[in-house]
Amino acid sequence: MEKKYNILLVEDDASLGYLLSEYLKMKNFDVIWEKNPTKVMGLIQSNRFDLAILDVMMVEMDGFTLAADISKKFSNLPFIFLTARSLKIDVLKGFSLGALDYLKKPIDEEELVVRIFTLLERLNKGTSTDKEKEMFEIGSYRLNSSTQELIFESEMTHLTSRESDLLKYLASHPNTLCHHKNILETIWGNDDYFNRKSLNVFITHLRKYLAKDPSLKIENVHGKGFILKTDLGKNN
Amino acid sequence: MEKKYNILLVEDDASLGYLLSEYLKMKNFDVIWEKNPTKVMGLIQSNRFDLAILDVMMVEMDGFTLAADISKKFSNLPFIFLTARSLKIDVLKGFSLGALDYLKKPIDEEELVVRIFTLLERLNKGTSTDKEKEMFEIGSYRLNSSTQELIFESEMTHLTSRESDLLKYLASHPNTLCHHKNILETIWGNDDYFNRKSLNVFITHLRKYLAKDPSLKIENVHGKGFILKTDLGKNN
DNA sequence: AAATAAGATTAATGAAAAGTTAATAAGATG
DNA sequence: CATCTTATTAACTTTTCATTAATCTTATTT
Repeated sequence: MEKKYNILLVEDDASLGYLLSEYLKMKNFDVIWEKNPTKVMGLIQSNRFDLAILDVMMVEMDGFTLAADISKKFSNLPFIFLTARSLKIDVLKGFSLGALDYLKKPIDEEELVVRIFTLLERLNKGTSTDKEKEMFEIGSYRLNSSTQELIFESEMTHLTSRESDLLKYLASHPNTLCHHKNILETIWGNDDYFNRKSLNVFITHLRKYLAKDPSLKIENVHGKGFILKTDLGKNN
Repeated sequence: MEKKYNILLVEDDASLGYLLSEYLKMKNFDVIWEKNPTKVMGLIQSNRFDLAILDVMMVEMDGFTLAADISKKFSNLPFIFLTARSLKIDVLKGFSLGALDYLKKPIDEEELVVRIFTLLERLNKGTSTDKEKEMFEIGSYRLNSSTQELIFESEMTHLTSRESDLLKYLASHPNTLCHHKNILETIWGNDDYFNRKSLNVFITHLRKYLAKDPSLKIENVHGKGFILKTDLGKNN
């Protein structure tokens, strides 16, 4: 159940507009295709969009002026340009207006979708609850955090929930200091004296599990937290 | 005073590499151009970059595998691809690896600069205000104030919290007199006789750590405080 | 130059933090 | 109910690190 993004496509060319909007719908976007650029502001007023795709060359209205209007009134609506003109000056103008991308025709629909999708995912990273990764590569180990299995070569070890959660936490921030405060608050729910003791016990567990790969190390930063180091010995 | 971005350009083609790196430098980016992709991981380890630009087709190593390595070990380093191949499958692969953009040759340098710049500005929008700087360049040393590591030519030393805090303080005011009053109040919390003694001890520690770079010196101004001099020989 | 204060350096101390192993308690499973 | 699993707590050792002390060196003042 992935999130459905709402896209506003402003394109006065009938065939390209049809092609793109159908393709985007096929790819699970909610698309509103508007042929008339003068009606766009009203549309934005009454709908919620995640992204606007604007053609630069339209008969009724210039895509650039439309973009300027949009960013003036709805500054939080991201937009990208689509254009047949690949004049350099236009590209620069497009970006200076605040466009997140500037695509030249002929458009490859598949590429368009990928660009749009990664763009939106990136924009939403902070806000939405980012979907949880479940497989982690940790040196020569692999952790499946949903089955709580830690795999090394052909050996498989079953981790307890705490072990798995902790390793997952560390593995999603490799080579970065993880403050015990944060670890405890996310995994244990709160940070007190006893949970810290508990954390230490599990760090010991994990160190034992990870001992087979000498390039891995869980380091402690006194009074701060722990770091899962994954690249020891390669460059020092 | 605008922020200067550090860019890593990985390009094994001599003429294109030269052209791009010079152009980017002209546009006020700090550029390190690396011809050999196998050396890139080491470079990243010992330098701080805001963005990596990777050529896809290189003789020694595929840009895609390089990107995979980078995002595995340095997941917070954003990267974009540069390529002569405009195969659709490559574009998709590029984005699926986490690239922020995918540019096809022939590259228009001006467009490249605009894309890079808007990208970096967007990335830094969230972080710049509230997040503290954590990497510091101190002569030929680099301090990671978060992991409390001091790096000198692939040698790594662990600093204690006080050492790291103090060095960070001095490094954020290089070649400037830091009054002990201010140092003590920010790091120790208050300025008394004993904390001053303590400060002296830590200054000694730092001097020992920094001894390997003769261009660095922590000088004392009698009765006032300390100065971290980073450009000895320039004025004396 | 003598006296005094400030700084530098090295070492000693002690408290807090981390590491480890084992015991206990609480839940689940059969 | 007996057993197994798992997280927590306990008991204990080791390590880490800021502080303090002790001693020596360098400035500043008179």
